[in-house]
Amino acid sequence: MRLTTRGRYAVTAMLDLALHAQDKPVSLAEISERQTISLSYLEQLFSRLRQSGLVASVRGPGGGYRLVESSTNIWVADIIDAVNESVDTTNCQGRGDCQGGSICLTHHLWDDLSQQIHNFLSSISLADLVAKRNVQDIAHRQVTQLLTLDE
Amino acid sequence: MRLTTRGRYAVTAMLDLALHAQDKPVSLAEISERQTISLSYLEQLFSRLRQSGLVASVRGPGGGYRLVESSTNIWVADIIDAVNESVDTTNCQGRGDCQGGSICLTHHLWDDLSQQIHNFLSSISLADLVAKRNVQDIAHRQVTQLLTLDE
DNA sequence: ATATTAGTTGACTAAAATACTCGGGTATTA
DNA sequence: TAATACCCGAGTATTTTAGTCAACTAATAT
Repeated sequence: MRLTTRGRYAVTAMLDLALHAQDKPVSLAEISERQTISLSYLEQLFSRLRQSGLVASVRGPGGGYRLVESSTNIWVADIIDAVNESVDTTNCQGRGDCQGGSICLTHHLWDDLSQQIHNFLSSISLADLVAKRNVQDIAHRQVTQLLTLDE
Repeated sequence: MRLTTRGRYAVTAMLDLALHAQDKPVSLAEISERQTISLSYLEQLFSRLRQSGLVASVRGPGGGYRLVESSTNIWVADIIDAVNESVDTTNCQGRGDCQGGSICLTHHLWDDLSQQIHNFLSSISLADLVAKRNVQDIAHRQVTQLLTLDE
């Protein structure tokens, strides 16, 4: 398993999108500024998110990205899958050929663990995260910080 | 979080030790053969396991390693900790300074996930794994395979 | 005593993955 | 037609992993 910056950034950016989704699309430049993630890196991530059908893009001035579905239907696990991070903890990608074609001594343990992690991340939607008080607080802080810097 | 070959090998090797622990210590050469893990790499792993107090060594001919405690008191999470793999999925090692000194938008999510994983791995002892039917089957296969090769 | 076994340690290295950057595109709108 | 913003592929520095190697020490059997 790897759960690294890539997956974390992807979820963070998608949550930012869900939080600031009004009538018009949200540009990567905005997300980059609010979440302090480099624009180039975001472009890379959103390329994958778009190919997975989680977001749609609008080009040209005033353009940006929007969620394809309601945030109640987007699960954290989907986002992590989309950016090619695996939640699988086996050494054999679940194939069961971890020890010279056969199964290794601890295969089932890692298989069970992978299942646990997947279940957990599949039980949380973007809407769930948006509804959390601490998330709202942090989002508020991020916006006011930027306003202060503008002055 | 990273759960890689290092942690998996460590748990596998410890399970092998628990399975073959009779009156005399188990040498790394035996574990290396049964689990197809390089001897040098095992030495590195057991150095950490010993420093963490999970195993004790017996030097000289007939020597090897033995578990310090009963396998009912050794948890998978302990083993992974011992070889310096972290089950923490936050970007900030739980410190909460993930976005320029403050907390990032998804910190609590990763914190919750880390807790889930830790709880799971802390609920499984080596003895639990030894008792599993599939583990016994695999261990049996590994031994008979080696006997066949000897002929 | 001495040879052998087996753990102990630290340095070193190849390969892979990550976390990016950069540069030039294309579509859309004002 | 200029500006905005997405699109995409190539490249790269850094880090981590996975593993090797060599020299050493302790214990035991002969």
